[in-house]
Amino acid sequence: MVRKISSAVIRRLPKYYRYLDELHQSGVTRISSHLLAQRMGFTASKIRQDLNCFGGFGQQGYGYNVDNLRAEIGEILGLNRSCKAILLGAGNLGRALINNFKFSRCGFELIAAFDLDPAVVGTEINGVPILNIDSLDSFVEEHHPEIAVFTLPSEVALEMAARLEKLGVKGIWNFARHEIRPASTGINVENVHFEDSLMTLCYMINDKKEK
Amino acid sequence: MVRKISSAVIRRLPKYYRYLDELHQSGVTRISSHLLAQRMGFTASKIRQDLNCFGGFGQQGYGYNVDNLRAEIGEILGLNRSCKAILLGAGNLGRALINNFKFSRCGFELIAAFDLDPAVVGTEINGVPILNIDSLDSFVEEHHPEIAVFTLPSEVALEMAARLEKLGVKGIWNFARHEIRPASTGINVENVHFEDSLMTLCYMINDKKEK
DNA sequence: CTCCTATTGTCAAACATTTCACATAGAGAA
DNA sequence: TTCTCTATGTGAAATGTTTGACAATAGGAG
Repeated sequence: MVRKISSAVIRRLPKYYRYLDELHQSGVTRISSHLLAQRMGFTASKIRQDLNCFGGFGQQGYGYNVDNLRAEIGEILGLNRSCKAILLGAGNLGRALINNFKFSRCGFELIAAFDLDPAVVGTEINGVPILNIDSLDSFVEEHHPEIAVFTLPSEVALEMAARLEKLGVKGIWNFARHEIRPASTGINVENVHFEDSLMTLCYMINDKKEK
Repeated sequence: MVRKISSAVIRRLPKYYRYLDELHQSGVTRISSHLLAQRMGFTASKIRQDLNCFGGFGQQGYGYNVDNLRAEIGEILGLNRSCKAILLGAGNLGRALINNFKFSRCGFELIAAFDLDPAVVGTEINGVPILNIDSLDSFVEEHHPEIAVFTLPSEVALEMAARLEKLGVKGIWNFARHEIRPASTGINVENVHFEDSLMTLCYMINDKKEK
């Protein structure tokens, strides 16, 4: 019987990983739920509850072994599998990701980007070849990337998602303005909404002002 | 008696705004909670419950007036106040935001960016002047921007947040790897975590694969 | 080896969010 | 105007998440 892990817990795993990694970097080898809670701004109880979804990683009277816990969470997230990723839309944001974002830290390897601007097609950015969007289908059929990063214009995002789903792509990391909702359960979508995020901040500062 | 609005509701407001804007663009003037729910992938009940936190915007037997509801939500979010924003760190991501992101849509106006690279300081990107980080304090004291966008190296994010808080900045839109937790209740932070988001997607595709 | 202390794993209570169900108000047709 | 039907607003139930409390277990001191 595999108990379903709640999405609230899943969304916290990367944070745990990040903080544990940081502790690891600074040479800390053990940590109690209480201390970790203090650092992360959670309650100790929540942390213990979360970690227990996956098994008893801790030891009573001792706490958690930082390296071990970090490795376990990395394993749960699947960060060590180095899945292939492609990127669609080598505009400003796309190029920023190609140049700076550490895909490998998140379990991916960026193998190619696609665009239709002749000025960039055929070039390479940070070791990643920029290919013509026309060659997308054949490329995907040959290399079977697991996910696609959408840094393309909103208007084409939906049809592109459908196209990639047919080609067997498993996930979309979507930066386009309009969110993509998976048509079937076959594809996973993670939307990153800059506007939503900034609007929320707008609400927060205006809300405070009124008081 | 002002009832506290739950943060789950607040986080959905930008989505409502986005969908209503879209409906508005396509000339739709009225919408029922049921139809909107279908579009957004929510339940009709949730939508009615959410909107009712702020007052009865709908009419029985008719539904909601698209323009009116959009305006009301915009008002609640504070999108029409055009608060001033500055950006710290004109690297790849910073420049991508300066060039492409529609701050005005989210209720802000980007008035300046700061960096320490002499190659960009003194130039202008998309009409936004890039200033030397040394002039930050005096600039903030003179122009009183409401928020700062953090597209700077993680290492300096925390100290910079403290510095800006002292200067009276009300909010931080943080893209740095390490999240910023507000030291006091005086400043609001909205963290955008690319890595967390992609790791979550990593989990999702690996999770599906096992079945 | 024994005791004391720290800290987990876990159950239950508190709290938050979502869904359901339906009375009721208004729109629109005749 | 009157009737019917649609769709809201809302209280209550169901579900999901977080917190609190504590028994039990292992570490480490003496």
